[in-house]
Amino acid sequence: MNKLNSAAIIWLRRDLRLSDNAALYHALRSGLPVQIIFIFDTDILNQLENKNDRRLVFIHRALQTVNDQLKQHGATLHTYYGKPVDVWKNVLKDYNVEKVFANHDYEPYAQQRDNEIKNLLQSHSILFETYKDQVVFEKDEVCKADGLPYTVFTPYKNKYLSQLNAAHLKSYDNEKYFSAFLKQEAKHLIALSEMGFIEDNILFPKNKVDNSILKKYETTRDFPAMDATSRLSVHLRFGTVSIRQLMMQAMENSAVWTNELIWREFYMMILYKFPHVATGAFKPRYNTIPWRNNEQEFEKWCHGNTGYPIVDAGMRELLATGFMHNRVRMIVASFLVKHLLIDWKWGEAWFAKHLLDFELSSNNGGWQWAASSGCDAAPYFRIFNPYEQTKRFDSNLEYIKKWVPEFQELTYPQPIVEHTFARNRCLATYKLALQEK
DNA sequence: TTTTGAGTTGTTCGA
DNA sequence: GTCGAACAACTCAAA
Repeated sequence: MNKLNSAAIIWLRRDLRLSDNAALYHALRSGLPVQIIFIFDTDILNQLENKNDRRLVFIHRALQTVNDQLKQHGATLHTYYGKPVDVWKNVLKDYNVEKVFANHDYEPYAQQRDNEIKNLLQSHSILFETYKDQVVFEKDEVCKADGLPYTVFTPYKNKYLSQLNAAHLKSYDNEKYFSAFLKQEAKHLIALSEMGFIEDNILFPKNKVDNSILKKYETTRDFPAMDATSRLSVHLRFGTVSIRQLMMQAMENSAVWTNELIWREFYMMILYKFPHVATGAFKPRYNTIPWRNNEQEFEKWCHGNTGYPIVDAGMRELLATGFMHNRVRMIVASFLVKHLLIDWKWGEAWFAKHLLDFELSSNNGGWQWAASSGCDAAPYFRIFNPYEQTKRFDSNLEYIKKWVPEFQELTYPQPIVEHTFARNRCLATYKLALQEK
């Protein structure tokens, strides 16, 4: 071990890349030899029910890529397995740590974890420095004139764009400083099997989107059978792409896609400023809706057996691939909440478990939007008609045929509930519940 | 303080 | 087939 040399440690979490990485840039310029570490966090892994976890496979592949790049510079990635606070005690034994660098991580669990590590490092007189990297503007950087947070998207977006300039999107030119990596023999990257998981042969989307897709994005993005969306959500989730570079590309090619990137930061800000959204409605009045919460119906929704082909197609796509087209996410969410009157939190949890690109803030924001309980949400009487949506966005049934090939056969189930009946039941239920206060 | 304009993604009904 | 209104008022943001 290089016990004698003091080192700067950079701890990767949701920023699994070497290029244009803020914390890495500052570490490399610190004058200390830089060692990159990653922790397979058992607090998270132990909660995973499925031994074939797509997100873990994605992370593992991203780390392999990082490690391969490091090897070209005579360096190596050091992976650990355990509870972060225990792991860090080992890191301090393995290296003569002088400073620790990481990028800001905003979710409630991450905040708590980082505070714990910060205290541990502080007790050893080690500085823990963190940087903005995951977003263009953080939770406190886009506010109303009175300093309070926005709760409506459009004025937030206007303010966001009005204060955005080239400096915010400048890349960190890390490559110039790669000679600062601590030279070390290649270390063994912990295999998935060593942690009790399986490496499945999954094909992930690439971490780039063509300008040609963005140019047509506004007119084609809503058609789930088309290859017309960026497919970058999983890369944004794990930081295998730089938000600064994406925002630059977005602004040059599509105002609508730019908005999507801003929605991401809007919902991150909302989760941070209004943490109660994680456990209940943004608008507390909506906590009084008497959900039917029929478990058999929920089960049918989960596995794509509702008898509504567009809903079933989406749910099956999710189970088969860990992804669902955005338009279809809205349709299945509206259906669960409004047609079946099942608590949006059940749907949120199902998505959280299965979406490769799962992001607490966006997932929660999307579900609350569908349930009409969120900030700036759809009005409650706005109820998607699955047949109408199919006519508009999958008129030749291409998407449906792909995921529900048997939909025109006798084996395909009857609709779980009749549309007009469900619509009226929803309107009446919401109306009554919201009147009561 | 009051006023004004506006608010991601829809559906249905009746003229 | 097309179009506007109703759905139901409400809250936010800014002048």
